[in-house]
Amino acid sequence: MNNVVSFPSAANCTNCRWSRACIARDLDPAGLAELSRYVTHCGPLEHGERLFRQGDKLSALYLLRSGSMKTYLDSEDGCEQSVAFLFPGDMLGFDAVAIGHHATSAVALETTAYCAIPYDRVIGLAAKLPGLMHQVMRAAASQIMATHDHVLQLGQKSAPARLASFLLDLSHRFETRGCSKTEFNLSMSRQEIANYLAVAVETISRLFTDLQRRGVIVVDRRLVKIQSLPALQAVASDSTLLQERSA
Amino acid sequence: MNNVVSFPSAANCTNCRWSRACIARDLDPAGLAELSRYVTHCGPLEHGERLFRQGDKLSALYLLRSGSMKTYLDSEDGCEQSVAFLFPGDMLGFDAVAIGHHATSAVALETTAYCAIPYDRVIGLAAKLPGLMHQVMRAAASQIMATHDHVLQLGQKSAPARLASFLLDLSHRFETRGCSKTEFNLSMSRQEIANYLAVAVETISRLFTDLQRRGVIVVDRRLVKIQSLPALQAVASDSTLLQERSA
DNA sequence: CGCCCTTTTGAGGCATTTCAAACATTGTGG
DNA sequence: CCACAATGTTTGAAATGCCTCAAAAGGGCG
Repeated sequence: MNNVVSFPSAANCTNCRWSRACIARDLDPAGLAELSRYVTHCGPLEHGERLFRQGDKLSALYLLRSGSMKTYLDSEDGCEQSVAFLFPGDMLGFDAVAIGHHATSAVALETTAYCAIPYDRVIGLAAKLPGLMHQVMRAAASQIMATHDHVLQLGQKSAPARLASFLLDLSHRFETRGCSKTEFNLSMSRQEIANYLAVAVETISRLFTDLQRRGVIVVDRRLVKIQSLPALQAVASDSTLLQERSA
Repeated sequence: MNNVVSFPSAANCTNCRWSRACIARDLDPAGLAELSRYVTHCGPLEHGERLFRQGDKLSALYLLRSGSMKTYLDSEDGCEQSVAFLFPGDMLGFDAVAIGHHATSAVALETTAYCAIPYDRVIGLAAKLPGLMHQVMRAAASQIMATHDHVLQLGQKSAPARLASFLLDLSHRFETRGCSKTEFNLSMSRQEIANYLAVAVETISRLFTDLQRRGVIVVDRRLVKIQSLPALQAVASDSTLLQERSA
């Protein structure tokens, strides 16, 4: 019922209980000690505080230790599009590597702690520690996969299927982190879910009501209980709308 | 008028006229020679031939030398979603780094040549050649940015704005490659454009007609001439539909 | 020339949006 | 501790952009 994952501040990576869940996972004790010299464990960000903004110069890569964040894009014409929700263990800021400036903004959804590794150190260390380089690349590749999946949701799925997929994604990510996969708190508002899924807030609200009415989930404000994972999966893959748009 | 970019097969990277446009761009002659020992210049793929398929084991990273490809996702329920169109200089296959298997399929849109670098060699070389590592990471980060932009298109823009943005993106990419930014051939069908933009083929057809009728572009089968870049940009950023879905 | 596939055009339908308003929740200052 | 404001959520009704269905028109190719 409590999906708050905590990554308490550690004196260094060697002692961090989460060093096996982040990009340090392949490192031997020596490597961990080496990495540890450059990692800063950063104090809590409060709800609404930003870790970086679109356009900021790249200075470090970040790893969430506790809490949650979202990243979003500001388009020229002033509208926003959320591109990801991040949970403990997730890496942030990599997209800035392309041009040296952040292409997204990152904001805390709740009280959030994180680690920072100066980017030039990452580069230097990666050359010495192939395991680190590989994990950074894996994290980057995972992000590509996740964003591809987001495109698939927006491109091929109906609004109900999008919300169901979203809940299943959260479920899976909480399970991976040792939390319940059937009962968790949403750290984002309906508005934020709506934006991420590219539907109107009202639609999200109606869909939550529908899912509850159909006995698939129980929702109380931000607490979600999945009553039937298979039923939710059925909604998520409902191809009602998406017939032949294949190329 | 001719947007066919050719990257002729070179005996090695040292002689390749495109080595400054790919991930080798930072390498000195010694590094280039080193890289060259592991790069395979691969012969043409014909229209419809696949470079790799979703699920294939990761064996190499690829760089396009000529022609064009698209990558797409197959969802469980049998529908496809194109996630990218690739042109000479673009890297393919990186998403497979996450799990060791390709998460997308890549198919040639026309006769296409490419280079292959065995992935384990990339890892080994990157440790020795920081410039190479950095460029691989930059390419990965660029892919993340491009996919984020795709999400923004699908999430916030109307069908006309999506098509206009798509044409502007192509325009920009051709310009970067030394081709005309106002006149080029589409290497993909209407169906493939429709799938990428997540609209119906009929809509794409209607939109092409409309844009032509309004004097913004001239279309003849797959040949596109942009008559007014500013007008196209105006269509691309038309926020008619996308008012308040911000979070 | 005739078949096949892609593209185009038209008409009607529907999922989702937009607009409008009630309702609940959280935070704040007196 | 309670009103009040501000924000977030829910519900209803009408509007609409895009899709679906149907069919004609336009190349490409043997």
